[in-house]
Amino acid sequence: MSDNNKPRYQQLKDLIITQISSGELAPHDRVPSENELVERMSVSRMTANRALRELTDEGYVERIAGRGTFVSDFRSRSHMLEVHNIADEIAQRGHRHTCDVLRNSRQHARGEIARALDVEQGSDVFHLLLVHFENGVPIQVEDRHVLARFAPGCAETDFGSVTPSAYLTSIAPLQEAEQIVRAQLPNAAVRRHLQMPENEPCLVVMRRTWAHGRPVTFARLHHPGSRYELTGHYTPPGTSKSASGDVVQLEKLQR
Amino acid sequence: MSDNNKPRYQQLKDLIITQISSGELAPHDRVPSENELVERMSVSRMTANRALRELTDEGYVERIAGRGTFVSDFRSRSHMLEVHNIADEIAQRGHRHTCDVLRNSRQHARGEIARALDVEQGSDVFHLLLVHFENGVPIQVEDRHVLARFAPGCAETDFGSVTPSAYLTSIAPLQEAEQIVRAQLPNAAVRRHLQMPENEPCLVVMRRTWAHGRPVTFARLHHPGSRYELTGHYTPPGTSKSASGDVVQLEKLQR
DNA sequence: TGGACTAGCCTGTATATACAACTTGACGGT
DNA sequence: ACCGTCAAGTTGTATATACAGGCTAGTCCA
Repeated sequence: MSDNNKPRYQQLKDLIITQISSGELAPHDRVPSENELVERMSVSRMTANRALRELTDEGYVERIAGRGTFVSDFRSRSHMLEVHNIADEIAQRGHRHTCDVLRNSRQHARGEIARALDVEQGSDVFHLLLVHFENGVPIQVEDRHVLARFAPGCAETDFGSVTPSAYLTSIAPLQEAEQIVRAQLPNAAVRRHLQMPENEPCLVVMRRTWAHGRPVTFARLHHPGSRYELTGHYTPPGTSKSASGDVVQLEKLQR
Repeated sequence: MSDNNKPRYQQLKDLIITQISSGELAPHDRVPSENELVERMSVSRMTANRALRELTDEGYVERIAGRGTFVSDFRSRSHMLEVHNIADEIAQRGHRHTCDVLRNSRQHARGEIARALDVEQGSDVFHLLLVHFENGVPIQVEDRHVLARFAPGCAETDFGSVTPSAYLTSIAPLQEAEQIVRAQLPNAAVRRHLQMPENEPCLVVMRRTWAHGRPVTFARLHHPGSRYELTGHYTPPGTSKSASGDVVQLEKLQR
């Protein structure tokens, strides 16, 4: 992993990323300053500077001249790949978010779920089934499975007030995401939950999210096609000193 | 734009980006080497190195030790935001791509089209209507409008052999993209073109693409929900020396 | 007590220098 | 004619040094 023939700035980056991923360095924690790295790691200040600067570009840390370098908050990093916490999104539109918890139980992973999470059949997972409302109108059915060993206290969490996204980003740094978007007619149960008329299609998002180097959660999100759309925006990096900020942003908007 | 109080490495970057965007530097052209920048721009080599290195990270140029620095090919840059040229995608799956050109005409932009392209009502645009096939099966209806003044030779282009994506990336560096994804039932014409059964939904992608700092093309892409899905993948930057490469990637896969 | 100032740390940038590894082309010997 | 070697140019990395500017805490003075 941390080979000795890799460049020294890369070794520094790997070291710090490892400490962040393992939780040794938590969000808002102070990262060693350039001069501290110079002394403790026996590198020049420019090398330490490059390592920390690239970690800044990549979103791992934030730097404030005169104060120091601090670990980024997961929540501000992962909204890029978490497709915004739906509660935050709704709040951002000035609307009211509510949520019905239809199910929160411990189960054994079977078939598609076990394959998606890359575990053996029968492994312990939590199964969540939620319906999200915007101003009382159903807008998303969230059918989510989470690896049990990475989700302590999942059964005790009240997902009526804390969305699974917020819960997950609070317990682990989300590293990678993969999603598939489909247009599908819903089955009867989903259609009932979303109060959809017959023959209206759903926008279905299936998303796997990685943490600690392995998939930890798999979600199927159903949205009524007439009330929801997915928007994506891409701006190239480096324009106007990365003032535009976000690399990629996926958000759902009400039509 | 290129303020004098900006850092010198940023001034270098802006200068080169401007030359690339204006076409003064075309893909595969050689960019001044670090030592040439040192002489001509009166900076130190480390400053020139930082400018070129960051341009590399941002995808504008590619560097080869021993040879030099070269402008990236738009096509390899824009596939991130162009959602892969559909012909390339199909070819990548080892399948055969064909295309029917239903329409290629010059028109006056009206209503939604004029608003999307940010031009006055009645401005000149090209209107393309194509159906893409994979192994003879219809897989996408492409309904595209392009600003006429940015698309010389559009009317003479044979879009049966060159997809609009390939054509557009060849005439301008695509800088920005915005897309909206919906699940919708198709109208009769689209359903006929895609040979879809009744009540099957479409996955609809509406995409605006920017070049030269303004929207230049607006496309509505209809796909049969039972045959197509959109997959997105996100990997954090900087892991394993950016070996994974792509920042964000959206591609369509056949189910 | 309160406010101004300063010393010390921090990041941000810029320069000069050095060495390693790679590519290309030219030169020269067999 | 062919092959090996070498020189020049290029990127990639690492170091030492320097100055500017932001932030904080403590000190000193009124």
